[in-house]
Amino acid sequence: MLVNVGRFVYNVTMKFENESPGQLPSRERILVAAHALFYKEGIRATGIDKIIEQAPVSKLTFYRQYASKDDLIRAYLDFRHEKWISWFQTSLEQARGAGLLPVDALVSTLKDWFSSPDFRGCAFLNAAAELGSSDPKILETVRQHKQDMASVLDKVFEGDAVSVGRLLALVIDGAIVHAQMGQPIDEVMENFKLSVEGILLRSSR
Amino acid sequence: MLVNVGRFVYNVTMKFENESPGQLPSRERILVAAHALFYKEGIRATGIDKIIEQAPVSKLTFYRQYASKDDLIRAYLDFRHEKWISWFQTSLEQARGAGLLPVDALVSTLKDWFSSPDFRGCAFLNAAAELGSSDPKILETVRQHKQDMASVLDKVFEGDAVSVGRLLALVIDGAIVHAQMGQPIDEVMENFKLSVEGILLRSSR
DNA sequence: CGGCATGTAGAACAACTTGTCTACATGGGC
DNA sequence: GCCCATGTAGACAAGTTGTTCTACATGCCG
Repeated sequence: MLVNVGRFVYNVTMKFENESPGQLPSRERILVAAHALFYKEGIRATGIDKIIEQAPVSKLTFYRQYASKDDLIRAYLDFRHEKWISWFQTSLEQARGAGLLPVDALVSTLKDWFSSPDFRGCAFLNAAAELGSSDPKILETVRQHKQDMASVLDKVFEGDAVSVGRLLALVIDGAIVHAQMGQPIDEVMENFKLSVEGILLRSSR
Repeated sequence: MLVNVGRFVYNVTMKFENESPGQLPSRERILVAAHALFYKEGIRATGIDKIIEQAPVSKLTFYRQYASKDDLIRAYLDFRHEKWISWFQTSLEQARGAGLLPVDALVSTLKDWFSSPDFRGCAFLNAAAELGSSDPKILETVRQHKQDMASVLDKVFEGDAVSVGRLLALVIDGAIVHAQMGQPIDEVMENFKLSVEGILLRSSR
């Protein structure tokens, strides 16, 4: 399943693809390269030189498009947010459309993500761990991301208790970090499903 | 409440204290300084120079005690593990001894931690986010830490279903990252408690 | 044609990193 | 009295970082 966000195309496992990579304008080629490297290697671990090499783009072009690395980091997080939320919502809707219960749609969506070969956790939680101490504005960005995730969940689970989204977000983030640390995905998904069922049980009393 | 780990003393909020800081041998002064800086500012963001300045210790002394920064990072994680698990267990036992239910003992313990002024999430999850991509051995360390946390939980909740520890670990880690991103602690604790109650409800069927 | 936006390649820079090394001081054990 | 572990202060090498800059090429628009 391919999903469009702006002029980009990506698939259900959050892996990047676009029809004609070489033809993207330089600003967006930089963004795509930065996304791949920031997410895979970490933001601090990724130098400008690696980004311009992979874009590929010259150093001058880079600094004509982004005022600084910080500027690019902000663009990266904005981009990732738009992309991830859109994928998450689409994947949930599609699973629901196929007849799955909300719980199972969520389990299926997350399992797909966790199983993708380049999964390395939540880009926002990672950014908070890497940069949250030096730049508190990052934390606000992360909260906004999770707030939007909770809103998507509220729609999918709207038959249940009000605002179960925030509760689910808590367990989802737990599952994300457990998958990231290399816990067997089947175990994570089993624990996750049991937790969600418990939450729904408890919330509907 | 003060807790002893080796020759160190720390209080319930995980803040460092020891009776005579200036008299610790240099190796342990370095470790204490590294712990404070690595946890607060991040591992990559902390240079050797800052550590030796805060220890305080000369650069030669530092490299006579630790072969490299990587060596110190390993010592930091070992130290943190011992310290944190011991604090966690002691705090839970004490809350249980005061008559609290397992759930409430857990809520109380975590709330204390999250409320401490220098709380910045789980040192191990942060290390995984910062270094997990370049050094997969870190992930093994993180898993071991969470495994030991789950074992402590299994003892406290042993009246309940078998191995509820792994389930609780999932929700705890969700609560940790939510507190770290600056979500209001009362909200986090409320969501956390509801989730745990749901899990116990679901597990005991 | 001329001008200008847009691109490349890469030198240069200042600041910082980890790690090594020299030179010197102190204090306890034999 | 001498040795040696242990300490300090700090210069230094070698590399990386983010950022600026020069010099040059290309192609589109009026």
